Amino acid sequence: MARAKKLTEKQDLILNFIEKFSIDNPFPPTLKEIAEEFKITLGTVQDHVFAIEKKGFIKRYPDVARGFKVTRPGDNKMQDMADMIPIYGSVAAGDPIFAMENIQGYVTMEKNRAGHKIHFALRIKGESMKDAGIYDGDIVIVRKQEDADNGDVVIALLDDEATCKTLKKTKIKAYLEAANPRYKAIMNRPFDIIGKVIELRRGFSVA
Amino acid sequence: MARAKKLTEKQDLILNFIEKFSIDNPFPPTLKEIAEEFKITLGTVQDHVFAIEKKGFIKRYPDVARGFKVTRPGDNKMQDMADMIPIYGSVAAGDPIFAMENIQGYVTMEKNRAGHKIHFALRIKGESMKDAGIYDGDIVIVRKQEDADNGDVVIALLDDEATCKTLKKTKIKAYLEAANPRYKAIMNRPFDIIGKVIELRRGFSVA
DNA sequence: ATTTAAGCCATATTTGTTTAAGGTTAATTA
DNA sequence: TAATTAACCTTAAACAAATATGGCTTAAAT
Repeated sequence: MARAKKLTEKQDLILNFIEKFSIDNPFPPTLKEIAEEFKITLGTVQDHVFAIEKKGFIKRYPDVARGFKVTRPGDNKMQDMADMIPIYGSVAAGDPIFAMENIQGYVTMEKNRAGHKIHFALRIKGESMKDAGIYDGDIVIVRKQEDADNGDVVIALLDDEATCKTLKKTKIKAYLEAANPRYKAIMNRPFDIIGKVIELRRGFSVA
Repeated sequence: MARAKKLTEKQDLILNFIEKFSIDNPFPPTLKEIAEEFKITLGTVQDHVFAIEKKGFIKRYPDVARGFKVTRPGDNKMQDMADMIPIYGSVAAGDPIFAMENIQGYVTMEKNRAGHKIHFALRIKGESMKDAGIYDGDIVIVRKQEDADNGDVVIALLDDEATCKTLKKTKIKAYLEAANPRYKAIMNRPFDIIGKVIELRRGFSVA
């Protein structure tokens, strides 16, 4: 993720190690553990760590064992980074979407991509978004919101049925468009937007 | 069935402190910090921590500073269900795929979809799998394995370059096929399979 | 009545970990 | 050319933290 080019190659390697170590273990590494990993001496690690800190990629706690804090995404606490969000099934007209009996499972997602409980997942049914690379059975992760921009892929409520479409906005009106020539755009029916698709997930059969 | 023994009130307080400290800081507390919090001595903390460990609520790393891991049985279900796996970038020929400097970030995935550290993610480059709904920039989650079945989407090493293709197997030979008519199948070059694609993820731009 | 466990204390020792202070070399930049 | 910077080194010292013993009190359990 194009970490600002400020770090040298070696510094970047070391930062990555600190990060990965902190994910694999419940605590950050010691300077010595870093030295061992890269087969360099303690003094050299001091130099690197100091440089990385000066450039703002980690925070150091003086005189504290394992006193690191990585200050960029991919941080320390896996727990703090992951959320479980419910997968809802496609709903038949009239049925409430967010009913608990409609929950098919859960998926994890990175926290902080937004605040709190504003995401859900929906299993796609049908081929209407095929040309946008969204297939039957795929799961989309949705951020709840009541409006969206022209061109956004949204989940809309149409006659009480949740459907995935592309939102089109002209100066005159807003309408929904399928990404499949076999479906025609929905021009003259009222609809409510319930969220914007921010991610697509597709499982492949696991042998 | 050795049901986890219950903690005493004091032990629970201490466990809670360790947990909270680990959330508020990028590392767990030291025994001394616990002692200070509860205004008790180091020796007493040793006793408590030993008891809590014996009852299975934390794991201790001997001779390791801040060497705690909270493993509350029962609680914390959500956290225990998620794993962070690294995203590797597409690699140029010759470069090692699993090098740390090639890590672009991390994604969460449900734990236990398999054992341990056998998954990684790869950012797809190119259009060769477009007809299978896998686009440039997509992320695939890969389970490491050295063979796969006919029809599986796999990551293969071709001339030291990681590539995403469909594996085809006939009675006579195995070969790789792109899902895009503009690419032709790779019939007569040796390749190694490094994993099978089990999930696809695509991010949509977030306003 | 004896044992056991929880909670507490104190002191000393060992090991882990960070910090300090000096240096070398090669490559880059002013 | 002189000055800087990255990357490496060694050694010593200071501090942080875990471990090892041993002992004390009270309440509950055998």
